[in-house]
Amino acid sequence: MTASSIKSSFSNAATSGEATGAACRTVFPVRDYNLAATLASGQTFRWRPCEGGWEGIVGSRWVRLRSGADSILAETAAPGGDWRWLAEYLQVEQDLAQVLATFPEDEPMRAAVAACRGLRLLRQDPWECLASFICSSTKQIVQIQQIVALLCERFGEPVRIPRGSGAAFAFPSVERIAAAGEAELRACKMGFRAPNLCAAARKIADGEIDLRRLATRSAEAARAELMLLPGVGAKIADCVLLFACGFPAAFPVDVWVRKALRRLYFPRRQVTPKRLQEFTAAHFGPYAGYAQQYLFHYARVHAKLKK
DNA sequence: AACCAGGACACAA
DNA sequence: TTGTGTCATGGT
Repeated sequence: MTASSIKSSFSNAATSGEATGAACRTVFPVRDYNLAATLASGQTFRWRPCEGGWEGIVGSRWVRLRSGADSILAETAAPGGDWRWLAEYLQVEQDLAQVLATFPEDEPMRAAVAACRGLRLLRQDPWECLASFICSSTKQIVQIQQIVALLCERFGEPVRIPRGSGAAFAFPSVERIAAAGEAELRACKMGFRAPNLCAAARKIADGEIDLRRLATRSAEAARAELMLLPGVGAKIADCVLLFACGFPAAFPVDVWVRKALRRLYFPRRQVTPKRLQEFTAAHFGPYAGYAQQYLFHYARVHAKLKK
């Protein structure tokens, strides 16, 4: 499907949602899209399950998503006919089969893909992604979700919600976080990560780094620039490149992916970090980041890999 | 009750 | 280059 057909087919689809109170809804035709796995796979932290679907905030909009047969049903609280922002966020135009075809043909990769059909990568807002992952270090996903929720409740602007829903807030702006004190941030249970988030927000607010420009640069340059921010090392920089800046070859290696790589590709062999880095850079191809997400999921759901 | 979590960093060897 | 301690907090 082309970008222009997306625009036209989704821009006229708005109807009223009497039953749910949602003001606006549409349908995205998609194939091989595992919504639950995608929204709960640790790349984003603001979605929570509701009856038969998921509720979350994208930018400054409340959204409810539901899986249909070869489709995703979407509802928002605010009227408006243009759905490109959500099509972009969900990456509904991404042909997953084309991505999977670039993966190496080895047994570990086959097993990881088979374990989670339809797992996708989203295209997130760079600041929300960066800030969330600054808070993520040595935290479990449920804790990251709680930290991000507290940040939004305390510093985010309220967003329009459908009747019957609880209050919802946008992710706080760079300026609002930059203005917050370290103590206020610590109160969101982020511990030693608070000064990093605070200082990173100030650098961005001061214009030292332009997050929106990262996508226009080379992956190497964007990565180096991200790593100038306090609390941002190779792993978190790669997360932002992959989840927000559109660099599908970025390959964040966290404890789970490291376990999976060692266990699946280097059984009973000592592998130095450098060697592992060289392997991932050479082995997984132009969509290595997608491969990484499958390995991450695979490692987390298969107890044999947990060790 | 220990152990660990989508790490980064300074520092030693 | 690779290893180690430290940082806060809470889940399992």
